[in-house]
Amino acid sequence: MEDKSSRRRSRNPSDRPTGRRSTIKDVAKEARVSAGTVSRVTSNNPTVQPHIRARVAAAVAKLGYRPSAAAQSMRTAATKLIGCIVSDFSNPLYSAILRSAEPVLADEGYTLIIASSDDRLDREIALFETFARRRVDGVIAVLSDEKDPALLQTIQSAGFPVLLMERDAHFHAHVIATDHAGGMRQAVEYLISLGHERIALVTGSTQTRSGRDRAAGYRAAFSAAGMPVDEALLRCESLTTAFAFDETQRLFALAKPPTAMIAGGNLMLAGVLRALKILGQTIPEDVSVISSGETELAELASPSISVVRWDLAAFGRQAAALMLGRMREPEQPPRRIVVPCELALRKSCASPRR
Amino acid sequence: MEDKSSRRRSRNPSDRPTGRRSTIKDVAKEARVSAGTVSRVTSNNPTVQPHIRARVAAAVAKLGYRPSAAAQSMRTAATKLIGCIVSDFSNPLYSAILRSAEPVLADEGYTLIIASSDDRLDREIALFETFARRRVDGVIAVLSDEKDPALLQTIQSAGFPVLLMERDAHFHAHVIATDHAGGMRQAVEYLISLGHERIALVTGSTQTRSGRDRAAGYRAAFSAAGMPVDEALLRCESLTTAFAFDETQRLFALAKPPTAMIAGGNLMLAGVLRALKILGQTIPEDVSVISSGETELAELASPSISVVRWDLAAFGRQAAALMLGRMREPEQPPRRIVVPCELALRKSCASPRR
DNA sequence: CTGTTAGCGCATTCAG
DNA sequence: CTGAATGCGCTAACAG
Repeated sequence: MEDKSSRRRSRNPSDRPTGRRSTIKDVAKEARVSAGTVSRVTSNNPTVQPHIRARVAAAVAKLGYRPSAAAQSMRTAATKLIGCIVSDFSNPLYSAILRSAEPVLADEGYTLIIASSDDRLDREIALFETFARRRVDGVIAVLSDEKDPALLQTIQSAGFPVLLMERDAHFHAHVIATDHAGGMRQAVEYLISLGHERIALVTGSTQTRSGRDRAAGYRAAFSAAGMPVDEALLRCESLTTAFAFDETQRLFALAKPPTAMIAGGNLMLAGVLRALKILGQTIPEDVSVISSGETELAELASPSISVVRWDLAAFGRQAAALMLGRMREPEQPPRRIVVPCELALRKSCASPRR
Repeated sequence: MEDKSSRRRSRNPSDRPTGRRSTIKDVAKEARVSAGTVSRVTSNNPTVQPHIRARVAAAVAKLGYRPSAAAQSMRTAATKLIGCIVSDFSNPLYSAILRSAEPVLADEGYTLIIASSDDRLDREIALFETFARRRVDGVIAVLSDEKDPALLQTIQSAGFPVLLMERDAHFHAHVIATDHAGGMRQAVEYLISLGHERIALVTGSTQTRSGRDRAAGYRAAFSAAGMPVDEALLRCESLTTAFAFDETQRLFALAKPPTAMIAGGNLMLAGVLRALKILGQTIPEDVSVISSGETELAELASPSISVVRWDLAAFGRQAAALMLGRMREPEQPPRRIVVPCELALRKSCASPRR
């Protein structure tokens, strides 16, 4: 025989009509107040009598009521969603930055939507479209192309504030970037001070700010030393491990190979080391190596690799702060933040052999 | 004198009343059809005359109309949002898995919300609450505690399908996990075959499936060899680099230190190597080392480190497929997928010294 | 095949 | 301080 009470409705906390979530009306009925009052309670509007508030809270708990974010955004025109676009979010550089941006944004009630573009323009455009449909409140992005018209047009028409990382903005947007020029210059000057003249740099395309800045820093160091740049040693095309691997091998096939190598991107050190291993080049006796971006590999390789590094956590936190500022005051003039670099010396550099 | 045409309304594509996004009604008016027809066009309903469809498409383009995802989910009760919870999104293990799950889900129109829990129960509960309010269609999670009642209660009441990674499910959920038991057993058997008896394992807590499985595999290998396990060499507490670093130092402070070490977690190898460096222990002469999880560090360290590895991309893809299956058929019985491991031998192991 | 109708769940007027 | 009424933008059901 069944328990009699089981026949009564609204007793068991989970007996709201199966499959149906409880709505603000259910709560209102349960608490014997109006929907408006429930809304005031859930949004912490202080103009509600304590005893009413308590009754509502009890009903909320009993029914397991959770306001629908969709319905809320519909009314308030804010989604509390931030879109993030990077080429590959499993790149430790980006995951670290977004990871430290996350809590800053979460504290203000924002949730992150994260997507990878594979550095493809069509994917980026599609992502901006998706984010536009989702009415995100803002987007943090690393663009593959700083001024493709179709992309720019999409961004403009999307209608939300954008924060660009490591890129120059060709439209109204805030920017946060690393001082790759300064970092690279330090690295090259150090190598020059050791006596190197043939210094190779493999890094990303100069179509993009980070590649451009690194190349500029490289040239600045040479020019300050009154030395000519051998263009054959500048390989600015891609930030991938594979590119670094290939180019390192090519560089050492040159009639006059480099005596020092700079990996201008966090993924590239692995490619350089792998190639050097195959080539039988010893660090630092045969070749000095500097990498851009701190990694466990750089720290724990033998010998440990000197790096140009910067504070990724601070980068992420500042990115978040910029985004918040921009969302609060959409009309504020574009801001540019540059995160400084330092050169951390380890065991991978020495004077070149005769 | 101004261009006369600028006075006409609805000419410039971006002249919809400033600040207001165009809605389905605007498009309907522009295309001289009803809102319903616009909806049919945007949702690719084939029952629309080609010429009408074209007119609507033109209006959509002209006004830059993008259907509001919020309004859509309000009607359809589907958000096409997948929530992801991991302890730390910047852990390469998780970012790699989610990264390969992403395109599979995106192909079906899903977008990922990614959040880190810092392995804190309260954060996990808060994230499930957030996801519930956002009405995500499903959640992929790595839980810090497999059976905390408050957490389980929250998950149950949240009302969306959950896919657990690397954990056992104490509720109705699909599970995907790595065969850490098998992998660890292979590793230990290999070390035993080299003559090792004192083999240390540092890994995560046995409160959690992955830690439990690794410990079980370790024991299984010893037991198969008819050898006793020295409990002092089993350190199952945390998956962090710091823990690995500390415990390695402690292990070598033992009266009878281990002759082989296994780092049971992808972050741990760095801690072990760092400690070994400080201790002046040489690999593999003084101590053999095996790590769980492929990393660049393992591959490029000197000597290169043997690892237990598995296919992270496949893991991610299968996770996505499981999630999709579960969302399509919410009532389907729980499924368990186990991803196999292999032992990749490199230069970090040798027979112990006398 | 297309227009009309009726909410989805909520926050915000406006009265009282 | 609280209740009732309204509409955010959209899709599905129903007529025509």
